[in-house]
Amino acid sequence: MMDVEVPDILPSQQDMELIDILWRQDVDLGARREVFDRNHRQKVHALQRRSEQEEEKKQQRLREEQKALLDQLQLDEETGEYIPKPLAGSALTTPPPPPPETQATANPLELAQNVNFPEGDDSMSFDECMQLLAETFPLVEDTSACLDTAVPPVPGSDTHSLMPSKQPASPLTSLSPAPIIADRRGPEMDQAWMELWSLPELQHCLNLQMEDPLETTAYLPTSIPDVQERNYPYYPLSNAPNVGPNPVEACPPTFINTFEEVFHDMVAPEPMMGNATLGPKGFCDAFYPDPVLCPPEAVEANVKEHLESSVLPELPKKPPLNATDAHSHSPPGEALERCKQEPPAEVPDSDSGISLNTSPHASSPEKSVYGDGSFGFSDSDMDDLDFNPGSAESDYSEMFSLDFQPDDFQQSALVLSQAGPPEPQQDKKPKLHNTKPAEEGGQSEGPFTKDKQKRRSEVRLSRDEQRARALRIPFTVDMIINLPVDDFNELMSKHQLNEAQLALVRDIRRRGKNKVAAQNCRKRKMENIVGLEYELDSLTEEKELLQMERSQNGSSLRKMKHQLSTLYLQVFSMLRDEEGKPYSPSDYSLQQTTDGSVFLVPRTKKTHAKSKDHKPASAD
DNA sequence: ATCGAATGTCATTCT
DNA sequence: GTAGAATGACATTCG
Repeated sequence: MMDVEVPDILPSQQDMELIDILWRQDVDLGARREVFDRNHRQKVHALQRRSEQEEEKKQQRLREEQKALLDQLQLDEETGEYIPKPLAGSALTTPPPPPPETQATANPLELAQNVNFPEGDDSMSFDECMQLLAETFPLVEDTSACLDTAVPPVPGSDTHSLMPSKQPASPLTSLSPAPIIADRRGPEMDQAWMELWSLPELQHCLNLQMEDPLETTAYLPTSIPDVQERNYPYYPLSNAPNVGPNPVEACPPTFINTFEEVFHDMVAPEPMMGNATLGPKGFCDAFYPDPVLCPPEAVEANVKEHLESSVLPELPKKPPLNATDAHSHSPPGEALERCKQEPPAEVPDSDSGISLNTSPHASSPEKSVYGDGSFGFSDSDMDDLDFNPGSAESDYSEMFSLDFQPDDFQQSALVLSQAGPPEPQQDKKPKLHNTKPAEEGGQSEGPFTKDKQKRRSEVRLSRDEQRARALRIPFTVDMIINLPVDDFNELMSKHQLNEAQLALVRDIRRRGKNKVAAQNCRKRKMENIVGLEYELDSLTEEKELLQMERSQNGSSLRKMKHQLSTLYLQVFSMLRDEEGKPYSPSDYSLQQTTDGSVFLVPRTKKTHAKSKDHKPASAD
C-alpha cells in the first residue's frame, strides 16, 4: 500500500531546494504549505514517484476492491437480511455493523488520523483547519460531538493531539480514496459524482441495498460525508459534523493527487462500486446523520427511485394507494421517519401481517392497504386460494357473487381491521400474487422461519379470514368467534347477510369456538395426564411406605411372638401340679380370659377343660 | 421417506 | 330445540 513512512536519511540541501521549488509550484496551485513540514515534502516526492510507478497496480487493485465490495454483501438466510461478509485481511474490512452510524461517521476521522504525520508539526495547520471548519459550518460544534465517537473532545490548541501520529499508516487510507478525493472540489469532480450517481450499476446496487438499509450503513464509504458536503450543493452543509478534521488540509497533496488520479480512473471507465453500496437509508444516514437535517426530498427521491426501479415492475397492477404513495404524499418528516424505520423493500409485499390479530384497527396506510392484503399467507394458503378449486374459500367464492357490498360497510370500518376495507374485485388477485415474489426471493421468509409455530397458527386463522374476505363479511373473525351469542345475533341482524355469508359466519364461529374448545380439551387432557401422573407417583410412594411399614410390623410381630413364646414357656415351666410335677406343654396350654385371669387348659380336652378345670394356674 | 408432535377440523355426545 | 362445551378421530403441517 501507500508507504508514507518518513525516510530516515534526510535529504541534502540541494534536494531541499529542489523540493522547495516544486512545493512553491504546488502552493501556487492552491495547496496550503503550512500543512506540511519538510518530511512531508519528502514524502510527497517519494509518493509521487511511487504513485506513477504503481499506477497500473492500483487500477487493477481498485477494480478488485470494487468487486470485493460487491461481494461483501451476504444474504443471511436466517434473517433475510444482507449482512457484511467478514473479509479477513482486506483493508476495506470495516468494523462490525452494530453501530453503523457511529462507524460511518467515525471513519472519515480515522482516515484523516491514520495518515502518518510527525507529531507537532501539523498542530498549527490542524488548528487552522478546525478554525476554518468553525467559520465555514455553523454546526461545527457538532464536529466535536462527532469526534467524540472516536476521540475525547479536545478543545482549542489541544486539537493537535487528535492526530494519532503514533498510528501506522492505515491501509484504509489507500483503499478508501474517496474521502480524500472528494476534498478536491471542482466542477470536474462534481460532474464525476453526478455521473457516478447516475450510473445504472450504482442504482442497481442501491436497489440491492434497500433490502436492508440498516445493515448498509456499515458499508458506508467513509467518503460519503465529504462527497455530499463538497460536491452536492443540493445537500446542506449541516452534515459537516461528520467530516471531522478536514482531510484536505490534513492530508499531503500527493495523497490527494494520487487518489484523484485513481478516482478519475475509477469513475470514468466503470462505476465505483464501493460507494454504490448505499441504500436509501444508508444514503440518508450517511448524508444526513441528523434526521432533522435530512432533506426529505432526498429520501423521497431515493425511495421513489428504488421502488420504481425494483419493486414496482413486480407489481403489474398497483393498488390505488400503496406504500410508495403513502410515503410520497406524506409530509416530508414522516417520509424521513419511514425511511429510517422500515425497510422500504418490505413495504409492498410485507408478510408481516402476522400480527393481524393483535391490532384490530388500521392505524397507518401501510397497514390498511398491505397488512390486510397479505394476511400472512403461506404458500399453501396461496395454493388454496389460487390453485385449489376445492378449497373452502373457492367454494364460497364460486357459489356466490363476491360483489357484495354491505350498505353500512363504511360504518363497520372499525371492525374491519382484519378483513380490511372492501377492495375492488380486481385488486384481490394481483395483490395475492404480489406476495409471492418477496417470499420466493427469500427476503421475507427468512425471519419467519424462527417463528413457525406462531406463523402457522396465524396462517390457520387467516384461512377463515380469507373466506370472510372473499364473501365480504364485514366483521372480524375475532368478533365472529368471541362475541356473546346475543351480541352476535344482534350483529347478524344488523347486517343483511346472504345465505352463504351466514353459513360462513356460523362455520367460522363454530370452528373458532371448537378450536378453542379443542385447545381447552387438550389442555385439560394434558392437565389430567399430569394430575394422574402425579397421583400415580404419590400412590406409588404411599404404597412403598405401606410396604415398608408392613415389613416393619412383621418383624416386630415376629419379635413379639418370640418373646411371647419365651415368656410362655417360662411361665409354663413354673407351673406344678398337686404332686409337684411340671405340666407338660403338650398336654396343657395357658389361656387368658378377658378379665386377665390365666387358666391352664388341657390340650386334648379343651372343651371339657374349660368346664372342668376352672382353677387358676398357680404360677409361682 | 418416515415419524412424532402440534394443531385444526369434523362428528358426535353431553350439558 | 338450540347453542355451546367436551371429546374422540382424522387431517395437516412441520421439524
